[in-house]
Amino acid sequence: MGGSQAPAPAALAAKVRTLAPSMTRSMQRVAEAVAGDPAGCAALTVTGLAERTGTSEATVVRTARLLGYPGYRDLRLALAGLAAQQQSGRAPAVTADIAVDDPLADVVAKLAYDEQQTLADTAAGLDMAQLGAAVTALAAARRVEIYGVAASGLVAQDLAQKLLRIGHIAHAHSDPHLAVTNAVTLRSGDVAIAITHSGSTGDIIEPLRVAFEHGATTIAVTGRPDSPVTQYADHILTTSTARESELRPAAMSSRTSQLLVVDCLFVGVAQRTYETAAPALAASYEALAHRHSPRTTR
Amino acid sequence: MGGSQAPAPAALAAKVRTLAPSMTRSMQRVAEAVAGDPAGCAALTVTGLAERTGTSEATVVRTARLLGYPGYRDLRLALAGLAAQQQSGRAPAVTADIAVDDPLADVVAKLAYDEQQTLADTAAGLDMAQLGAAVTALAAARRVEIYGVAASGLVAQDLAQKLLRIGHIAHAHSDPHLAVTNAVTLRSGDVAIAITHSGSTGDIIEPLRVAFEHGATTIAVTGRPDSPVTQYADHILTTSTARESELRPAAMSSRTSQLLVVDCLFVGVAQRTYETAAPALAASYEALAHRHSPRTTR
DNA sequence: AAGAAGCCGAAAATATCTTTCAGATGTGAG
DNA sequence: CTCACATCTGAAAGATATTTTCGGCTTCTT
Repeated sequence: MGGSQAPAPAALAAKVRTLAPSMTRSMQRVAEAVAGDPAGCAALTVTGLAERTGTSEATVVRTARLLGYPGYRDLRLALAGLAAQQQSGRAPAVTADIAVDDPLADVVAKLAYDEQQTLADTAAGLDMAQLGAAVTALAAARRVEIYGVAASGLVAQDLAQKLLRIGHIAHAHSDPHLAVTNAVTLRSGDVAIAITHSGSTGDIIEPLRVAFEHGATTIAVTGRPDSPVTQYADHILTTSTARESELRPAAMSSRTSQLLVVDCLFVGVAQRTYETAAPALAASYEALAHRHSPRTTR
Repeated sequence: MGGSQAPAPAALAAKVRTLAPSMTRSMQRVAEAVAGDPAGCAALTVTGLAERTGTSEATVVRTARLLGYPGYRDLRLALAGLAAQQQSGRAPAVTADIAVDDPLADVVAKLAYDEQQTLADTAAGLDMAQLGAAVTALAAARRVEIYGVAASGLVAQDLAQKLLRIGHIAHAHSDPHLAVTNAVTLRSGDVAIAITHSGSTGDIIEPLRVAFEHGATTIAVTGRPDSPVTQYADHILTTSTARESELRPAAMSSRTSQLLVVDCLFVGVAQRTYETAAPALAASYEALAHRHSPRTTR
């Protein structure tokens, strides 16, 4: 990459080395500074770089020309590009656990990276056949009941909210007793969904069992496809399990994973029932509009 | 990594999306051009870019300012950097919208990709200074009240659950009346957090305003850093805004973005209060163990 | 040591960027 | 429907940055 005609972006360091012998003393100083600290030099004006290298503006421009750029302005742009590349190049090693003394920037980077990983894993591990069957059942369901506690309870609510918005009858339950009470009323044509990462949360297994035994179609969203909850599930959707650490409870990645699954269910159902879902979505959007005051700042 | 103070190199596309709504028509044209073709725009002078977008130099400079740069010159440097990164990175860009007739496998892939993108954008756009300040306030808070409705309400609950687990006093409110009632009881040393994507949800602004006026430290988690809610916020945490489509409501990506922010807050607080947080986490884990039956299948 | 060649930087000339200001455009009240 | 207000917009003036010019200076050769 990078010849003498086209001012190469990355090949700059090499070019400096090649051309250094043919440079005069002051030009070498400039070239050296530029090669040594692209980022720093990119922040300087001609005058700034001239001062920094103890030379003059003219010399800086001459150096830029020698390096193959039309002028200093273009050299500076190339320098900025080079700096950005170097910057991004040394980022990938964030696989380490979050430590107590990590600066916030690292925490953000690691969390974001981990959750991205979780998403990729979940998408890769999802069984399309199971997902398709679950969507079919949901699309045709008379009524949908969703069970989940703690973090999974929020995912359950999220799904319920979404299904409600496209005109389906859906409820989330996090009270174990009420959940069982509710499950008793289900029958064939209804759908029950259990969301539990461990798959062995008694409070969630119980209502799903009851729903299953009353003839409802049952779906389990769990990270453990071999766990007790799956005994009573017609369809099993597997969420991914990322390693956890003290400062990064499993709840985080399991939640991300569960939400993706739930989103997939939602979009799938919305597609299958598009005729009714689209207007319902539009209507609910419209209905909420007046709750938002017009922008004031600006 | 960059926030609103230090104009990040990579976060630019995300920033354009975040700020676009608060821009005037002609500024949007400039922002669009810049986000769409960084490499091409980096090669242009102010006048060139003005011509290309059919606007004036003044507008170009104004846009650069709004994006967080001191002037066009610096925006141009950032553009060059971005172009270089894209060059080496080779973004695959599966940005197609979800269609009604997409097979499920595509739905899963697109959703996962979009959410990954949202995470990256959010992380890149987070202002570390604001985040740090928010964490400091939270770590020292006597009590934390979190306001959010609908999808944001779930995020609010998620944060409350997490803070509770590490021994902080935290509550989430989604009932507007109760939220205001609650906000009245806050005073200096307490923290109030408002979570709203639009930043203009009256039901959420109100309690934050009350909390603010009663001397509590207030934090806004919003996708619109120029929205009304920020008037009453001591610290503003910006979530990213992904384009939405009919089958992919904005709620999805804003939720992902909000959750990442909330996770960062949580981990940050856990770090700062490690002495008490660690045992509390362990204890809550222990307390729930008996709720899980031993694995049966397999 | 004298002369020639070419390097170097101050300052002028040019290009680029920024600011100002007045006209254009849209918006809400009456 | 019209007016008054606020905001947006671009032309041109003003400020910076870059490029060029040009003469002094060093260095090498003979």
